Amino acid sequence: MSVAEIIVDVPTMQTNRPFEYLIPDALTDVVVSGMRVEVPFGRGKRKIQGFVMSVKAESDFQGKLKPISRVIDLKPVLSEEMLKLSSWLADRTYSFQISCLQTMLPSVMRAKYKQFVIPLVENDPEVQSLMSGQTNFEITNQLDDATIRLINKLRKNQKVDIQYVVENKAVQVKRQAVTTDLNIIQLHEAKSKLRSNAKAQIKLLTFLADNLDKLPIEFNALEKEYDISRAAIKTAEKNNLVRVVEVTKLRKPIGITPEQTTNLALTDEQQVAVDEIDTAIENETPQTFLIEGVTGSGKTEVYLQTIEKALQQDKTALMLVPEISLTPQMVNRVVGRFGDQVAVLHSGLSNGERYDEWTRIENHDVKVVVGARSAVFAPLKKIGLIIIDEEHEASYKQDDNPRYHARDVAQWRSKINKCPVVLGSATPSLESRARAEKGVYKLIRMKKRINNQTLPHVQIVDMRDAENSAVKGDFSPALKNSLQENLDRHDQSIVLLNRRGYSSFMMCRECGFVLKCPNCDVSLTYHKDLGRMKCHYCGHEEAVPNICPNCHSKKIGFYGTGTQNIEQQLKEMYPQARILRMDVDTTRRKGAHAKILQQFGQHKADILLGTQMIAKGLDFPDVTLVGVINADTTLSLADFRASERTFQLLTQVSGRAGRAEKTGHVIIQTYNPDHYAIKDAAKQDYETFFKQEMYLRHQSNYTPYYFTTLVSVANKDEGQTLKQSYWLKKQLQSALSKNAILLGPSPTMITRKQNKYYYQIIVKYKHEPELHQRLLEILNETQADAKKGFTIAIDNEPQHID
DNA sequence: GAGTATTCGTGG
DNA sequence: CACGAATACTCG
Repeated sequence: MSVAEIIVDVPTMQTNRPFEYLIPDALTDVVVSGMRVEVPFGRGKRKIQGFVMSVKAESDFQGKLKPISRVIDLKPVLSEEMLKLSSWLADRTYSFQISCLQTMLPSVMRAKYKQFVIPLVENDPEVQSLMSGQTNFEITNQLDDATIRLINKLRKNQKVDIQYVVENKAVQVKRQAVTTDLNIIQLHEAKSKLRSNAKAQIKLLTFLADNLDKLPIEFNALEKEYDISRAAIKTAEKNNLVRVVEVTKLRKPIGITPEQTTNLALTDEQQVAVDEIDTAIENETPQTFLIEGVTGSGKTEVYLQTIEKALQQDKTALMLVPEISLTPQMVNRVVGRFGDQVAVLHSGLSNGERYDEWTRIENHDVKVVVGARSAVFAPLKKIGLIIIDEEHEASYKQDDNPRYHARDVAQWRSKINKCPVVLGSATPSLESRARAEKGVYKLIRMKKRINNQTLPHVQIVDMRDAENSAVKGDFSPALKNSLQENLDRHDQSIVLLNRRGYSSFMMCRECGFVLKCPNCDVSLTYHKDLGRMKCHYCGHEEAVPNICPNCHSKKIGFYGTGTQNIEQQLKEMYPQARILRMDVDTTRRKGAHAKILQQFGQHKADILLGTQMIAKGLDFPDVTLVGVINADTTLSLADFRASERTFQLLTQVSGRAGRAEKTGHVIIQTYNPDHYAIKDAAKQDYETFFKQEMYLRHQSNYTPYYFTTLVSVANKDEGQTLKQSYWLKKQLQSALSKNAILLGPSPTMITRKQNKYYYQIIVKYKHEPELHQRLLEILNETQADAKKGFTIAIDNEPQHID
């Protein structure tokens, strides 16, 4: 009997290794690597899901092996490439291999576990009272202590047993459909034998004869479109004229297929880019390209034409886009070019739809995948090209375990698939641009906008000026006037509020008391839709107080600038203007995001007001004014990427203005008008910004001059957290050379979240061969404490430090 | 993560 | 000492 090495679905340090299981004779040749199976685990009768990593003839394990209970899949759900990737990913992100395997698959493929009580004896009063007439009793985590005690007691006395069920949530929608085994001659023959009053039967057979190529056809379609009833089908089935079969229908989230488009003419710069990438596709070179192209330089067309090249060579292509710019506009451009060869993976899909798209990719029904971060795990075979658009976006890094960066995964897959990776951005991340400088990536610059569009006129407004600081509210006279002019001209405007954190909070004018969350160290935010105060971190909610809880004065009121507040100000200034607000509150519902953008695109509003999310990749030709209320709120953060993020945001948002014939106007309000991030963004001058920022990163020993690893510690007790952090620092210190820099432990920006205290240590280093091993050891050693509410999180190359 | 073996703590 | 509760240990 052969043996399978299996990673079990138990996310702990001690089980983070393969376990060997016997493959029963009945399953020989059925069990192969990449499959999900059900296995017994532990002393009891517990059953769990596992992934087969490999199959081998013999085991060198001394003890007794248990057999695999059953297979969950008939064919592997993960390829050898993916299995290998999971090992690499687990190692790189310091996470459990099982978590990596799970993140590579649609969430419905995650097993669901259930437990049932089954009675072993009859006529026992206690058993009967528990079961209350039912044949099985599900154990849920809402059961009260008394019931759990009773179950344990009955089990000890062998009066009941517990049954474990591993459920597979991934189900395809099955529909009833009709087909026939008769050929066209037989059908006509059968039809002629029918009595003339059997109208429904005649209709059905006629339809079948005319549409043999469309079979099997769904009941629904027959009923709705051809008015053939279920009863008619059943009668025909009884007479052996047709057969009823079940078809699996894949939910297709792409609603209407847009009109087919063809390649656009390329500018010289675009042509150079396409040629370089094409050569790499053809020669199967795993080279990374960085396209640094100003907004409006036509990067998307370069992507589309290189994808085409990959398809021509019978290869597939993967294109990653930030979630936020995965708009219908964007999707339609790709689907318009490649039709139903495209699968789209985004957060708007239901779990079922996502699974079906995954299935289509797995079945090789599609050749091009467009999606956000997790689409980098799409089960494409023979990848010829991987594109990462807006490569600087922080959302490519997952912010909980496994903390992977899609760019790293893409580059790993590019080596296996022998294909190029294309990173594109108007404002590349410092590390990518620096790698291009060093020749690790191939730099392709696109400096000209297509159609020679002019860059928008950018005006920096110094809010410290007497004129501006005197105003009530958040709008400078310059911005106010420009908005008014735009309204008069019936042009559209965008107003951007930097960072959502600046929402309304409550403060007492008498004693300075700020209403805070009882569980987290943050002030509560007013939510207009709820009419209540709410915490962004734990969801705690409470009523709006009329008097100060501290000094009982009535002078407690709202402070700060939230989108709702700005919207109010806009409404007061321009009562006739139609305003659309886009923030976390108005986009919470699925599809709301796209709907707001669509409305704005159709001129159903004059002003679009929002946070970051409106800055990305949108193309509204009639927007001629962009106003940024507070350009520098991201600058004041302690994060080493603060300048980079501010520069990127301002450059991107300025690119929104005047993309068509009309010249755009951008007004940036700031208290730091001389800051290089703001000045360079106003000039859309990436290169100058890059040089300045590199200089500063060099001075302060940050990325890309140093690698960074962030280790954070959390515990319910602040004293304990500090103690653990210092222990941790000592542990790290002993593994590091003199050249490494250790910062902290210091409290995170929000020290307390959900009643846990957070401290962090930053490691900056160039070459520390022992660090990785030591971090793994630390994770191992602290595993025992994890159950006591003491947790360590390791973030390799963090996107932000807060 | 969960079942089981082991130690701990308390009331008799 | 007996018992249930908290803790440690282990899983193939």
